[in-house]
Amino acid sequence: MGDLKIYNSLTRQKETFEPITPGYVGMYVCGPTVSGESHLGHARPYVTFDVVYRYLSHLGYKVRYVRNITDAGHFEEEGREAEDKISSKAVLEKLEPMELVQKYTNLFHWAMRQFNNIEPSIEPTATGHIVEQIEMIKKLLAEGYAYESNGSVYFDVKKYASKYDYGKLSGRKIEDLLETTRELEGQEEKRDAADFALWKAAPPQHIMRWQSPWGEGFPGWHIECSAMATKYLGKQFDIHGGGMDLQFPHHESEIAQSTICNHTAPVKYWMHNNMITINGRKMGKSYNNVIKLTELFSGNHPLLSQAFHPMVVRFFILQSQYRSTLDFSNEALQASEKGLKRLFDAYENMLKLKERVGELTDNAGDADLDAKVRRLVMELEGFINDDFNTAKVLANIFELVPIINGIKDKTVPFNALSVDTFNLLSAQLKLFLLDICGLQSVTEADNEKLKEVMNLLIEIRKEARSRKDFVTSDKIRNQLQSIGISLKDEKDGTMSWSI
RNA sequence: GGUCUCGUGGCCGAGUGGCUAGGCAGAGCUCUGCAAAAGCUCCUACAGCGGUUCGAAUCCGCUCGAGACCUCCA
Repeated sequence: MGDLKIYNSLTRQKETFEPITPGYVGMYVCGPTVSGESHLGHARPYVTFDVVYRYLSHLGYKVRYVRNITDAGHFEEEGREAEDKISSKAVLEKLEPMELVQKYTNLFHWAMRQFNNIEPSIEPTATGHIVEQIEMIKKLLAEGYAYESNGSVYFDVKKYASKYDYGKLSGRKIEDLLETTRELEGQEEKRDAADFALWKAAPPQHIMRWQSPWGEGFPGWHIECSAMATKYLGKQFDIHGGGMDLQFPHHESEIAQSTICNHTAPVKYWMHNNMITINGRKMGKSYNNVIKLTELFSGNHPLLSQAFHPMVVRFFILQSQYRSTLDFSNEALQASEKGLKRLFDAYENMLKLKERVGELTDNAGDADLDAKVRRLVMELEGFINDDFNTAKVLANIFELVPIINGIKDKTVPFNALSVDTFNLLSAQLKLFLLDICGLQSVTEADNEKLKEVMNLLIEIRKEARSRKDFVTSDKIRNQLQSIGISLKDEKDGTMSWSI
């Protein structure tokens, strides 16, 4: 068994994964901001790190997977006007931020289930950790790396940079950062433009606010992740994941805060997934080109030619390497839809063959084919170990498809494979397809009554065909097709169907 | 403007020095009452120009093009 190699954004190279505490892995992934609906772009990190979680668990590590819910900040919802926040209205008329947060958290969880993502071990909320964040800010003040200004607290980047490498993660030079001037609100409160907020004093109309030693306010943009990661994973933990767009300033700032508070760099392996693009451009709020997950699953969006099943989207994501951009298009999703179906048809064929495994012996009837199957299967582990290259894993499995289908169609004799090889094949396909990649068949043909009705129709059709009554047999098949059920005549005279 | 990344066949997308990635689409064939599916075969690309090398999609340089980050952003 080879070693797992992970591309570490911090060192810009692939490194052999060695957990800080043998047998255990701490992993933190930046979760959603629940002020709105998740879109296709958000799906990528959650699917990517779900596979990371699944694989590390498979390797036998006890993984604590922490993914936060950002539910603190400046919250508004479209359609509910800003005036709602003003206190002259009755309580039930006003925008209640927690109501919003609850709504979008529920929707997020629903989407994660659609993707077959395993839920994290801990899913901490920012609002539930205000105390921890305040404590951390106090510590930063005590260490002399933060300062208060008009009820807000800022991190002193210049001071930090004089001793530590601010910009190491994102490849930035501190001089450039200090030169870059930005026209932002509250800039004059900062000693330096590069400083970032740890605590912000809340203006009167701000709806989310907490009492702090510096007055009423709310936490800054980066502190929640540092506080919660430290609390649940310790001062040093193994993996921190998130989108590439978070590398700077979010993750860079996390490193700075944690380093000062905990007197050690927080993360051993930084992992960043690349963006999903649309027409070559990043999908994002500011570009106005997002496709929400609810729209994607329903097909209800002007850019969509049809609805796409969540499993198709998962498969689409896993067909690329997570560090490459992935370009959305209807054609690309349709290709994934067909590919996924072909893959799972073959997988189900393999399961049927498994029932006949008793026919096999220790001898392979076709040594070359047997060797090819073994090679394709044995290579899978190396691919997943190479920085989670699910694209290569799936490509190899696709090469196994014609072999499995050939056996099923009897153009290849079953006993071409030895019993060992077949068992290896079936075990590894289940492991990689279902357990590690987390894929499932799209067909939901598990309704018992429907099955019985279909069996009845198949019986009638078989009778009609035996009488050469093709009018009746075609009618059954064509009408089923029109309601979305495909009936196929197999080579051995049986019929199969799929939705 | 600064920093960085990328440019692969009709589309998506692996791949970092030598061997057909893979998927989808397309063409032909086989099977079949027909259809669908499946199997077999074909389509063999690496932005351009130089350079390094026995050999480059892969390394170096330049040119062109696209994008990301520098601001909330997966």
